[in-house]
Amino acid sequence: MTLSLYNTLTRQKEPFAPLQPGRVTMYVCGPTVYSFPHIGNARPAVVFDVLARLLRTRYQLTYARNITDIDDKINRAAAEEGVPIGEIAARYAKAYHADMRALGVLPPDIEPRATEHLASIIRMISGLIDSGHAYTAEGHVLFRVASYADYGALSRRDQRELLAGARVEVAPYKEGAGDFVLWKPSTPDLPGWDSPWGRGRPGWHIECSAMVAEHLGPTIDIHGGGNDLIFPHHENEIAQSSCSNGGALFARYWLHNGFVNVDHTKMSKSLGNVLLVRNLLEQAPGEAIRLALLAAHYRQPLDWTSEVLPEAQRKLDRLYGALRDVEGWQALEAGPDAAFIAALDDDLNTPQALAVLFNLARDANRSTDPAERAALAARLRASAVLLGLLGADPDAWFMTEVSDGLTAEQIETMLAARRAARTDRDFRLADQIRDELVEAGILIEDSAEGTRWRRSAG
RNA sequence: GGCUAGGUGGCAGAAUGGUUAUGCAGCGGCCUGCAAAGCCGCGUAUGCCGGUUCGAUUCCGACCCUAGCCUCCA
Repeated sequence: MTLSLYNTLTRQKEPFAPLQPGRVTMYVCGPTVYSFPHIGNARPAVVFDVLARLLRTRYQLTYARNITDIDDKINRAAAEEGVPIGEIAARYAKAYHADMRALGVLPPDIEPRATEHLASIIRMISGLIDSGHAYTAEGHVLFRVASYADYGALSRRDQRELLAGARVEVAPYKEGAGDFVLWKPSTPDLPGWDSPWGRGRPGWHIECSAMVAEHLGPTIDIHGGGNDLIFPHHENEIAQSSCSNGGALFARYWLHNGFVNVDHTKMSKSLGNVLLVRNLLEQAPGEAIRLALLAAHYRQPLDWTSEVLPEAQRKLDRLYGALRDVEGWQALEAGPDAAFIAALDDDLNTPQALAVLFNLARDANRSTDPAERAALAARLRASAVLLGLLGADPDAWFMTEVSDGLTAEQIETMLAARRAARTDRDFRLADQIRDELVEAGILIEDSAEGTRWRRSAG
C-alpha cells in the first residue's frame, strides 16, 4: 500500500515518501483571477483535491494553492472596466471559490495571494541580485539563466537550444535571450509597488517562488499544476527558488495534469469555445462535472464533448441507485475498498478506482443477503467519498427538482392519480400519466414497496 | 525544427508478454399489467510495417496520424 506518483522531473513513477516522516507539503498553482473559471481551471483543482484527500488519510498535509492577483491580464481587465485591480481580483476569486465548492473541492490549508507577499518577493529578488543570479537593466530585474546550470532540467530543454531557437523578439537589455523578468517597472497608470528598483510589479514566476518559500519552506514534497506550466513557469520557479536557497532542491515530486480540450480542439478565447464552470453547472450538478473530470487519468488529455456530462450523470445515477436500493449502510462503520485504494495509490488512477466503485455497486445490487448488501454499500460510500463523490443523500440526488420542471408536489399528485388508475386496472390512464411525467423529465419506478420517481439524466 | 504525450470495441476509458477492466449505448432473457430500476447472458477493439519471443495490443526499431509545449495560458 504505497503511493507512487509520476514525477515530471524524472519522467517515471516513483514511490512517494515525504521529506519529513509523517508530514507532507504540497503547492499547486491556482488561478489568475481575471475572469470566471473554466473547465480547464477546474481540472487541477479537482485532481489535486483528490490527492490531498488521499494524503490526509496518512499524513499531516499542508496544502497551499495560490491566487495570482498581480498580473497584466488583471490590469487589462481593470483598465477596461475602470476599476481598481483589487475589485477585479476580489470578484473573480469569489467566483472561483463558489465554483470550486460546487465541484466538491475542499479549500486548501493556505491560499496565499501575491498582493500579500510583496515583501517576500522583493526580499527574494534582492537575494538573487546579491548572489549574482539576477541583474538590473532599464528598471527591470532579470534572472540570469546562464547562472543556473540545471536550467531546463524539468522541461528537458537545452539552454543553448533555447537561446538559438528563441522565436520571440529579445528585449535589447537582456544579457541572455532566455533571461526572464523578476521585476518590471510600472508606468503611472499601472498598479505598482515601491521597491529598491523603483515603482513596479513582480513577474509572475517569482510570485509563486516567494509564496512557497514563505509558507512551505525551501524544499517541498509535491508541486502541481497544469502541464502547460512546465515551461516556462515551473522551470523558472525552480531556478529562482533553488538559487535563493543555496542550490537546495525545490520540489521533490512534480505533478502535471493534462489539458481539457473541447470537441477535439484546444479551448481558447479566440475560438470562443471556453467552457465556464458556472455555465456547465446550469447543465448538470457539480458532482457530475467532478466525475467527468475524474473519469480519465489526470495526466491524459480530456476531450470535453456534449456527451461527457450526461454520461457522467448516468454513471452517478447507477452508483447512487445502489445506495438507494440498499438499507442500513448508513449506520455501518466502513473503510474504503482495498482495490480502490490500490488504484489511487497507482499514480491516482481514478478511472480504475471508479471501476472498483461500479463493481461494488453491482455486487451490492446482486447480493440477496441484507447484511452483505449493507456492508458493500457502506464500503462503496466510504471509497467514493475519497474522490469527493456520493456525498449526497441518494434520494436527494434522484429527486432534485429541475428548476423549470414540475414541483415535487405536482409529481406526487400525478402519481396518486396513477395509483388510483392502476388500482382500477385502468392501465391506459395510468400509462398516459406516466408518459406525461416522462415528457416532463420524470421517470417512475414501480416496486413492491410502491412507486418512486426520479428526474432523468439529461 | 526541438521537446513531450498519445493512437484500445459504436462512444468514453483502464490494464496487460499468454485469460483484455469499467461505464454508456446495442441485443437476448428474468422481473413487471406494460415499463423503469436491478439482475443474468451476448456481441464488436488494441494505427501500419518489421524485429525479439513458444507467444506481443503490451518490449525494441522504422513509418503514418493526432494533440500539447517551445509565446500569456490550468
